This record gives sequence, structure tokens and C-alpha cells, in this order.
Amino acid sequence: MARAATTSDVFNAIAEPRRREILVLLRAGERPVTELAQELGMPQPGASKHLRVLREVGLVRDRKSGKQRLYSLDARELRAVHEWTGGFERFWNESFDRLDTYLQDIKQAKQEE
Amino acid sequence: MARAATTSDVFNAIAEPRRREILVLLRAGERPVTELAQELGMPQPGASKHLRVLREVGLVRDRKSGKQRLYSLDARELRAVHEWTGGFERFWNESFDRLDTYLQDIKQAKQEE
DNA sequence: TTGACGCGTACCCATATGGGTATATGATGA
DNA sequence: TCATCATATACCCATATGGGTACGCGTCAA
Repeated sequence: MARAATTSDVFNAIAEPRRREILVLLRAGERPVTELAQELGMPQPGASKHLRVLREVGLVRDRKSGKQRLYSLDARELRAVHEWTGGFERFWNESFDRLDTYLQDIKQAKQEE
Repeated sequence: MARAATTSDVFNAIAEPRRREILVLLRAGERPVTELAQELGMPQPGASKHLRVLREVGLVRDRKSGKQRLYSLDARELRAVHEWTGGFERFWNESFDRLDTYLQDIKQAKQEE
């Protein structure tokens, strides 16, 4: 069954380093494929494929402009990832040495409810 | 060349829904593999494999306890993901309709420097 | 020492993935 | 209409991935 389709999951879409680079590049504004490919140091078809994945999960948009197709960022989906990881914030804030104690406190508090 | 090794990249490690579930489950405290497998509704070897990936990227730790091996969360690496996505915050906060204007403003401000 | 647990690994398999090259498609300008 | 530029697709390939099953290994109790 392999992994869930990349094209349907934002987490999977940003699992690719190149795609993350593309998103970062697009923060500076919309860009045509060729330019992105150049900045990534990869052939155009490769960039196009990555952009397709990003488009299908909704992380980028495109609009035609003459012969070109300009891609732009649509970061809304990234918010979900940000919030999901945010759900672990108290765990990385806790000193790891104290984590055990911390968990025991929670457990105990729960039993006392 | 396929994708970068899952075992070396946190983004890749959390691209798997099951692995994300495991992390969530571990927020409640350390657990043995069998229990996790049960809660995930998957055979133990499968859970072990996912746990191995999580361990190799440093998202979980394990300690032996008699016949069991207890896994616990180490969310520190998730912070990187949280911060990376956080770098896009201003983009999902901006109304998308206004994004163009926003970018132009930035561009103009830059030229005026 | 033996048997039962709890777990990690080895294998095998179907499939998704990313890269590369060639080529189809679309739009523009002469 | 034709040549050209900008992109997307179609293929082909090597490889990583996740799932399932069988099994090896260490630990504990009797």
C-alpha cells in the first residue's frame, strides 16, 4: 500500500526538501517555473512536477501571464501543520529530564479528579 | 533517487499519518509497542517499524522495562517544523485577495531603501 | 532449563516517488 | 501559418516505502 498519496496530504507535500525550497522562494513573490527551476538548480520538468504536487494540495496557485505561468504562494494549508506541531509545544518546552515528573504529575492530577 | 531517506528528516518522518498518531498517543505518556499497535489497529511489527523511524529522527525515546520496551515522546525536533511553518504566518494571515498588494508594498519599500 | 511473552528484524510484494529525457501543448510574434 | 519560447506530460528507471508473515532473541517465571 505504500505511503499515502503525496498529492492529498500537506504533510507529505512538504516532506520533500525541494518543495520546501520552492515555498520559501515564493515568499518573495510569484515566479515562473523556469526561474524556480534555475534557482533550485534542477531541470524545468522536475520543478514542474513539484509545483504540480504543491498545487494539488493547495499550497501554490498559478495564473497565466502571456507565455508564462506564474506561481504564487498560498500558505493557508501550512497553518494546519503549524498548529499540529504547536500541540506539542509544552513537550519541547519542558526540560526533558523533568518530563517524567511532569507526566506523573498529570497522571496524579487526573486520578484526583 | 527517490525521496530523501525518511530516517534522516523530521518532515519526512511525520509525513506518515500513523506516525503522527503515535506521537499524539505518546503525549499521554510512555507506552509499550503492543499497546500502541493495538490503539493504532495495526500488527505489532508495523508499529515497531514506525517507531524505529521515529526513534532514528529523534522524535521518540525508548527504555527497557523488564520484558517490555517503553517508548516516550521527545518533541524537540517538532519545534523545527513548527518554526519553519511559522515563517509563513504572515502569508496565511494576509487576506489572499490582498496578497498582491501586500507584495507590491514590500517591493516598493525595498526599492525605496 | 523450559515455556511464554514482548519486541525487533528479515523477507517478500505492490506501489509511490523523484529524476532524466523526449515530446506534446499553448501562446506569441513575424 | 510557421518558428519559437514556456510549460506540462509521458515514459522509463532505480529505489524507498509500508504492509504482512515468519521467526530470532532477550527476559521472566516456574
